[in-house]
Amino acid sequence: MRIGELATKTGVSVRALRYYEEQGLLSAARSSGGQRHYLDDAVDRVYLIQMLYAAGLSSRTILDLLPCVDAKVNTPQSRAMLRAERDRIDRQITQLRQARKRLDEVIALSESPASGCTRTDTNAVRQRTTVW
Amino acid sequence: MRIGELATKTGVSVRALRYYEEQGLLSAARSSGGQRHYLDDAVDRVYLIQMLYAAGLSSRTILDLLPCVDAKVNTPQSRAMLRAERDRIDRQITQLRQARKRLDEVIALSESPASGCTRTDTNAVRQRTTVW
DNA sequence: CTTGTCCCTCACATGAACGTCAGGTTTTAC
DNA sequence: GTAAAACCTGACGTTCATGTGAGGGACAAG
Repeated sequence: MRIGELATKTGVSVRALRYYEEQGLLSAARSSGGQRHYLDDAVDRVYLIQMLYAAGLSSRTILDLLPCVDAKVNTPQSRAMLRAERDRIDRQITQLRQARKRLDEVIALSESPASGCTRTDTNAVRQRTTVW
Repeated sequence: MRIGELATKTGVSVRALRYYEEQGLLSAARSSGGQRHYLDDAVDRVYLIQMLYAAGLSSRTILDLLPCVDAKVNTPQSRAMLRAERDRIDRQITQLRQARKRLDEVIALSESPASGCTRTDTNAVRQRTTVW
């Protein structure tokens, strides 16, 4: 599989895939002409990388974690790192939950009949069209 | 309260506070000499801003949300935006949970006795000191 | 053998939320 | 009234994961 196909399959840009390789996160064989060729499992690897990026990990951290995921490294240090990242994600979830709660409160207030939403609606929409 | 005190109280840098003002998120009165003066409730406002930043919202989005939080704007559009952001946070939490689950699996594997962790430990630590 | 499509390597650009330094003013404390 | 501390406005620097050409090979189809 060449880079364009991998990009299509994963929904990740070609540029991003090259960047992953540059960061040491994704390896590829090269054809005689220098073009990258990937195995089928590269798709899953890309998904994993994306998942970890989405979890707020940096390239560097992912680079450190991947050997553990591949079960190639298993030391007290690596296990501590895994737990540290997991705890970071935990804290991030807690923060997100707080923010969601805050938004829910605002939503509840804005949707309660007492906030006079209907009257506010029609007026505000007419008067502030450009804002929204 | 001047900017330095607000920075100390909130743990946010002076530069960040000026940035918030530049983005329209935080307002301040000015002394005759041009220095910013904040009311006590600015502390809570800064905490709120930080919370929303932590939830992954951009300055622009926060700028749009704040009037709703302050209950100054309440239109169908604004309520839709609130719900949209809430749902975005929801999806982000889901993603984070997936990533955490994945890490937990790796952790479980690396800590299971079957992975031969003790032998791997001592060897790996001695052989790969520079890596870690 | 050519054409079109895909791919290559630089290498500079981008956006967000600040950090940091310069050069100058204001406020506070003695 | 003077010096230190805090503050002001630019304005350029930083980090990260890409976007975006430029200029030039690689490869399948006809």
